[in-house]
Amino acid sequence: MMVESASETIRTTPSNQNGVSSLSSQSDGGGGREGGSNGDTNGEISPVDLLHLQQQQALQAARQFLLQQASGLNSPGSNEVKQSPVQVPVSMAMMSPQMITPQQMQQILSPPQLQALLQQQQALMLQQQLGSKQLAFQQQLIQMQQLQQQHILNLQRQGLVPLQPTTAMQTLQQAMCPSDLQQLWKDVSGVPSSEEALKQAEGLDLSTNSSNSTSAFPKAASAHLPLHSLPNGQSHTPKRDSHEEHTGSHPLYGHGECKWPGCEALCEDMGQFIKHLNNEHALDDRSTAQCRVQMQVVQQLEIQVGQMLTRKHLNLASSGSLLKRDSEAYPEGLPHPPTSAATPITPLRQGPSVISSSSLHTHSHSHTHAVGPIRRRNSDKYCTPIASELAQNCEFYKNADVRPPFTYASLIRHAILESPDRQLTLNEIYNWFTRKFAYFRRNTATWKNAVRHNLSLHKCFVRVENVKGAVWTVDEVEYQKRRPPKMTGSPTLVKNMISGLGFGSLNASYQAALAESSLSLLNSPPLVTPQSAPSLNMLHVGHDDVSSTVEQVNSNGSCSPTLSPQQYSHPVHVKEEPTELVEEDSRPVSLLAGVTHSLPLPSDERDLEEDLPTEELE
DNA sequence: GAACACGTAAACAGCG
DNA sequence: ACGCTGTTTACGTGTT
Repeated sequence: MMVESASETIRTTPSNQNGVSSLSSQSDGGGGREGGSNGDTNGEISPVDLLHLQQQQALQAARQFLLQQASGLNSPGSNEVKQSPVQVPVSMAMMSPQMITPQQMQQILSPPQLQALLQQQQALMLQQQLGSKQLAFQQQLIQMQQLQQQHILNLQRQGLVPLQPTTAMQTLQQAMCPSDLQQLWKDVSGVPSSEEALKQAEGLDLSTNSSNSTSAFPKAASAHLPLHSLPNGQSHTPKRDSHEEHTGSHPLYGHGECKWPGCEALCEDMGQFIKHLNNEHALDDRSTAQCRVQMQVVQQLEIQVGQMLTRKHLNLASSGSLLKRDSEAYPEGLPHPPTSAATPITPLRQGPSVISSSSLHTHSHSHTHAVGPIRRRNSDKYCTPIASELAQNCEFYKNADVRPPFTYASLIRHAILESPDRQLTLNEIYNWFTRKFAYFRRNTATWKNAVRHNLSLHKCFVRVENVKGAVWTVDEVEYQKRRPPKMTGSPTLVKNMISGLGFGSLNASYQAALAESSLSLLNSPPLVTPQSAPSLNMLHVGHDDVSSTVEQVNSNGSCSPTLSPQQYSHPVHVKEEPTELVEEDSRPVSLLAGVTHSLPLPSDERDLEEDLPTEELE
């Protein structure tokens, strides 16, 4: 209070070591202790194998396509789902981290991204050890699906794609210009294009530059494939008459050079271009195959989207058996929110782990002053599947010096709820933090202070006098209450993550990791309610946030006895809060998350814990 | 721009 | 005196 002016000076004084270093420790901390070294070292062996895998996958894709084409069953335009026995290896998102150091990675990437990368690498390690590609491939497939979701979501939010989940890729094709499609392929697959893959597969000697796909789709595509839009947005039905080619404008010709992906041949005029086109880019088998591979990829993406949605549906159905969430939360006709492998459904208020744009900012380039690492608000708001997240990435956080994407409050809450008695002393909370997170093994003064601060500040943490001292418990009602009642899916977050932040400049692998992280946005609360915008099916991705918490609680609470609030009986005095009686709504549930619970919870207890009904009745 | 949430820093008090 | 615990205030930043 007396430090209003002093506070500024204090921040700059050397005495404020914690304050300053805590910020700088985001970068320099890695210099001190290499918390994430175990995961990072994995990256050293992965690049070559990844490339091999990628090449093999590309080869496989091309061969598969050619086989299908030879068998005559391929009709590129048909959008009917082909049940290919082999998944097209579109998941090539794992480009090698290459020369990036762990520290750099941490600065570039947010923890979930790093986590994604490390997971990928670990999965590949395991795969190598097992001598089987199956595992990694499946994981990549999942990640692929996640990336698809993210892209679709992104497009939807930009209004590019109507929302028909079962034909997501179909609409994608219709809505996107070829260059967008190719860019999508790049982004999604992590490889420059299927053309590149094909080059690798066939040993073609095309130019390696495929990055400038301004109007990248070959004419053969428009001739053979039902891609109607052109880069400039105009409708372009597959007419391939020479007339068009001589009119002076050609989708593949601009600024005096051929815009065939990877070509860039200089052509002084249209005639020369046409000549070049006929010579170099004739509609031969090769170019056709390229395009069809593209299409095949797109179709497979569609298939995967469908499978993913189906799987999601099943997951929801199974989890709904416990939580009775399925039918209520997802009206018929509405697709269920896709699930990422890393973010299983945690029904109540729990979104997936989302990287926060702010975190990315902070880690990447925001070295603003003493305001610490990041605000984890987003993660807290939308992606607090702490239980599942931690359960799945326990080892990661334990070993990697990466800040968990959760707020202190949610971490504390989780620590408390995870404890046998749902109560912890302050020191036990400390220990939980250090035990679970390598990140919290340093700068102890800072985060411990934050923990204490949070405990005191938030009403959801209830101090209970014990015989042995004081313990902290969680008032679940308050915890739910403290969320603002109305939250949306943070479209700005999506925008920031996808379009901004130098996203395009990132290596494909980082993009993949980023996308994987951001993909969890699909599990974030809907931008609009299904009622108000039923067309935004794909965007309805879960009533996971506070706004829906109450409703879900209402529908769930009475039907899931095992999830009812724990009976709390503790004869102790709580943190004094004069006005609390009024706010507690006179219901004796202020300590509902208290110490004693007699019901042994299932193994996935923590997932359920996250969903403790709060008996809010409005 | 205001309100809010969050993270961080810091002062302070009580206690062992 | 010291450290721990707990409370409180202040401030910067990001989000809504």
